[in-house]
Amino acid sequence: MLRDKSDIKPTEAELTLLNILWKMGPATVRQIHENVSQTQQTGYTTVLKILQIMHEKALVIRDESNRAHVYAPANSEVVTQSSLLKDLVLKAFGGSKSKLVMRALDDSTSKEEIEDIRKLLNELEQQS
Amino acid sequence: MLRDKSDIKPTEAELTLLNILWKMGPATVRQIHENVSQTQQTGYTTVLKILQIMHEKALVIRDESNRAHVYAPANSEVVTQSSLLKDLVLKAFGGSKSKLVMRALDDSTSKEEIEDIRKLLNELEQQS
DNA sequence: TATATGGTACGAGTTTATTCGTATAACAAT
DNA sequence: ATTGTTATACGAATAAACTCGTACCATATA
Repeated sequence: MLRDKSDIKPTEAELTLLNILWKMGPATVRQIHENVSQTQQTGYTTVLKILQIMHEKALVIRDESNRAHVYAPANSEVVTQSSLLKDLVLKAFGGSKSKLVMRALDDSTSKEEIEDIRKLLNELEQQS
Repeated sequence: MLRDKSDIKPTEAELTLLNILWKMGPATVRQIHENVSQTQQTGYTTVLKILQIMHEKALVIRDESNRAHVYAPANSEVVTQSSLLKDLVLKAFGGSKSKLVMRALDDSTSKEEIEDIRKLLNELEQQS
């Protein structure tokens, strides 16, 4: 088993739709399809199908009280981002989170970003 | 097209084998299989096949001068990590690298890690 | 009521990833 | 030379992800 089956991380297509839902808030298939169509060429029923699969996987919840179901993310953007990061740390950084952080920081990092991260480090240190 | 086809990011199985190669250095299929077998149950020819596919994709190079081919990563661990990070930043952090970094840093970060990252921030600031 | 419109469900085709069995070649040792 | 061991190559089966056509149901409106 070279593939890891333990967790339920969204696939690429699913992540694309989650990003739209986080941005838009709860939305119908039509609204989501219109939004995704702005940047990508894809069919209405394709988006519908993926949302149905996401519903089975519990990646989204949906309100079926109206004819056009209204979809919403099951988890917040923050929770999902953390989960994806944890996965990447495990699979590509030998489990070391700080190794990942230090790899992410390179010479393209702006002064503002550096200052923001410094502030966060200070806050973290206060807590412990 | 909800899936991104632009770049050549290693699949999970491929990343598993790359991790072994980075750790071991150049190795034969048998050596790699023995290593992966320590933690995962998988067949010899499965490992062979994946390495052959990785060779087609240019994720590894191989020395065919001996009967047992010797495989080595085509790219360094650092380059691959950076590429995976870039991909994740794009797909889950709206392109914002510092957002990713700040999400990675949470209360589980140790004092040592915080200090290491501070040092790196200082170095980065000197350069620019 | 009949018809157009717009919604979900669902089956099936396509592609990519993973897995492994089998054929076959190379080499070593009898 | 024959036999056993250990390689690679390759085809095919399976699974997951993605895509879309078609059927069929709701509702609005002529």
